[in-house]
Amino acid sequence: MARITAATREKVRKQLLETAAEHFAERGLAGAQVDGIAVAAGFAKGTVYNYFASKEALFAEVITEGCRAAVQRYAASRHEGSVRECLRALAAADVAVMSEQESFMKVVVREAMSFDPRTYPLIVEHLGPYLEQVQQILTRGVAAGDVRDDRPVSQLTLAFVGVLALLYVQHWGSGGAWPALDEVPDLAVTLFLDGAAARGRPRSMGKKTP
Amino acid sequence: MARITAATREKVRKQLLETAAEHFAERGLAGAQVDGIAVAAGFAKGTVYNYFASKEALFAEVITEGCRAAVQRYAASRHEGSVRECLRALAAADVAVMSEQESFMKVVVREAMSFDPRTYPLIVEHLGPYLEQVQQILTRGVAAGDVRDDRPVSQLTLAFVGVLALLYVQHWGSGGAWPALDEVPDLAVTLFLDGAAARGRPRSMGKKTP
Amino acid sequence: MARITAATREKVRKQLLETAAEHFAERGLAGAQVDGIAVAAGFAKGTVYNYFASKEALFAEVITEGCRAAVQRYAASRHEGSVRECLRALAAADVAVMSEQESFMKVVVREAMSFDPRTYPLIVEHLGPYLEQVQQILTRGVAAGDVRDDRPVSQLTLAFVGVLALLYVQHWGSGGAWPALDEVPDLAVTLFLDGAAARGRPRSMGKKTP
Amino acid sequence: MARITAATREKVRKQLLETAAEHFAERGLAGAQVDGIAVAAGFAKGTVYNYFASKEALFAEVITEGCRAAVQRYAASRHEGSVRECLRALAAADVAVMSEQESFMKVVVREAMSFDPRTYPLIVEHLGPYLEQVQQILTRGVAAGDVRDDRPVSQLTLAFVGVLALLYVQHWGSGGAWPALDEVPDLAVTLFLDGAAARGRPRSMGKKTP
DNA sequence: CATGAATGAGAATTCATTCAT
DNA sequence: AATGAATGAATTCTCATTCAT
Repeated sequence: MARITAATREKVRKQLLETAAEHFAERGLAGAQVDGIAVAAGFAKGTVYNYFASKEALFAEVITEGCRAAVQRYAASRHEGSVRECLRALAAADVAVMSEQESFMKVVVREAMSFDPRTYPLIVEHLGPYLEQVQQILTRGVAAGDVRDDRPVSQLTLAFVGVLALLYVQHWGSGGAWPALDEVPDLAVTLFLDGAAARGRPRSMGKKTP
Repeated sequence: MARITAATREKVRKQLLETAAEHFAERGLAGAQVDGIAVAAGFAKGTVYNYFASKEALFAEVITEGCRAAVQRYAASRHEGSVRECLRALAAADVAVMSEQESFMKVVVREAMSFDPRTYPLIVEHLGPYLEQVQQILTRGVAAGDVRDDRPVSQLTLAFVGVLALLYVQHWGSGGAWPALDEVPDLAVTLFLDGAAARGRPRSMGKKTP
Repeated sequence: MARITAATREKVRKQLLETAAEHFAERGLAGAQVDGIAVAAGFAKGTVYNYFASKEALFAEVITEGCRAAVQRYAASRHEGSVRECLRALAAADVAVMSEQESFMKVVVREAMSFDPRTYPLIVEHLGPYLEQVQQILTRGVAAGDVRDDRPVSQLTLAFVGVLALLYVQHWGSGGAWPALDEVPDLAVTLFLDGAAARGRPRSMGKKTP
Repeated sequence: MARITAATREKVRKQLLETAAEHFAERGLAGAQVDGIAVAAGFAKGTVYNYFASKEALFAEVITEGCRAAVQRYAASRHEGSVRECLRALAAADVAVMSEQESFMKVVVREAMSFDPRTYPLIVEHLGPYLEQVQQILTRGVAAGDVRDDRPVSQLTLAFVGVLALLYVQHWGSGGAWPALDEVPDLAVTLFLDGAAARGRPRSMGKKTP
């Protein structure tokens, strides 16, 4: 079975990565099994090792690959309009990536919480470009007076990304019940920008006045 | 012979649980090793099995134990005053628990993201009382007109808990740089209730008007 | 099965080493199997790893252990009398070691011919003390006029050790037929000192004269 | 299609054998890898199987091939003159073979020490003609009174061949330092015929008498 | 013929669990 | 109760061999 085209080889690689992502998302690095991934992908164990040096190398490539597509999407999302519009567009791009590569995102989100020194740097590295875009948007928002200026933009950036991740987690945790993926962009923006306090009221620190 | 007192037994048990929490927090259920936990706790492998039926049972007890203290704290936090005050008090109680049992919380947060059918139910079960308290506070807030009523309270509840977890994750991920633990209660409440939009302005959907 | 005495532990270790030596002697490092060694020694696979870090570590210890006993024997052999007597005594000591730990010696001899950079240095290191003794004897022999002085002593040393190894190899290769182990000391000394030329005759380069 | 000439086929075959010899010499049968051999020879793994039925068959052919050239050389070496001259000529022929096919010889010598029932017979078979020639020479020597007659000729034969092998091993083991290949024929003959005792002296068993 | 992807039997190694001491 | 040696099922990884291209 030699002499396959580069395209075929790439297809097998994708297939393995895809399946690996599902397994890592479900069970983590330590919990997933190479054999299980291989069989689920329709190959024999050995084939995995023809494409990836080790289980850990495969894991690293899942992270890398999962981030690559995401970053591309983000770069393509529109940068114009109000802060609200821009954030919504970015969130929408993010959700679009999610729909296509849910497993990859799950792995990323899951590992982002493990702080494992072997995987955390990978994630930070690949998340960088995304964070930068958010930060640019928010910086413009502060300048325009649309975003509160009593917090460093870097912190607001982390908050927005975090809110997004949070909604995904709740989506997964509820078995998709709430929030649905298409609600996520609006929810993220509202939650982030407006908060939960009642609209049109002063955000009072104390009792309601009569 | 060699009958140890109940107090001694309890001390050993605590020690094992504490160490186990650290290891599970660091590496997850599958990644942690019984031997590693035992040795780090200052005992031999076999001793773990004198106190816990299996690695998974130990894990379950870590979760249970980690939640028990938390729930007690929550119950003790004050229920009076404005929504803002109540949420802040609850968050403060939560942070106090965190300071005392960081590892247990890490395990809970980490596993909450894994949705493993063996551990997820445990977490949901133990988180229940906490969620209920948040929900009561928010329900009162809606009634009082302090909390927006265009979203189900259950969703807002999840959002608040999520924001709190989010801040912890960022605390851990930044190596404690930001946010510091004592900032967390205020941050959580502000982020949740007020959002990031500039204060005193209409939360307009469109362009700024001249 | 804990709390065994140090003596028991040492006994198990010896048993494993002994069996490992047999397997390595028979099949080499690459050809031997940990499982085979363990079972032949009467233990389960895992037990080997309780005593040795890896197959290669086990191999290295076989070499080390095999040389240790040999060196002790050599040190105890007598140093007095003629060169011939001394060499014979040393060879006899060597043969005695052989009888007791044939497998260890086989491994050493076998690996000495493989020049593997991972094992060769081990052998050279452990053979060192032996070579030194031979060299001392031969140096005295040269001084006494009993050993030819037209060759560096270091070369003669290697030659003697080599002749001994050679006889072992032929012993093994012939299935013990020739030479028998108890012939080896005399054979080695005669072959080394006297050579195969007829005694009492000139070592003529040409035809016999009438 | 793609029918290659017999000459090309033979060239590829030689190339594979040569490379295989190097690998087997370095790592033994079990330690060498088909893929490593193929790639080192400039071919793909599969090609090896177009020329040899299996790794073991390849090994057998290396032995066979290594011996074939040697035997041819021996047959061509001169049979006349004194025992000393004849042995020297034979040793010189052997060294000539060594220079040309060092790896093949290494494999033969290395495997000769392993007594593996799968390879040992091969070696004995191919060494046979060589041993026979040595034996003829020594038999003539005994008859002529040049070789000691107190040992069976068969044993002396093994001793001579062994001494030669021994010198090779020391040549390889010293990284070529000593002995150099061109010293080997003389060394082998001297060591074998004359031994290490001082010349012109009685090979006394005891102390020198005044 | 040459290739090298796919295969899967097999070997090394890990580790949760048991249990004699 | 504490221990840690023994165990062997489970897992990772290797590599000889096959065979479609």
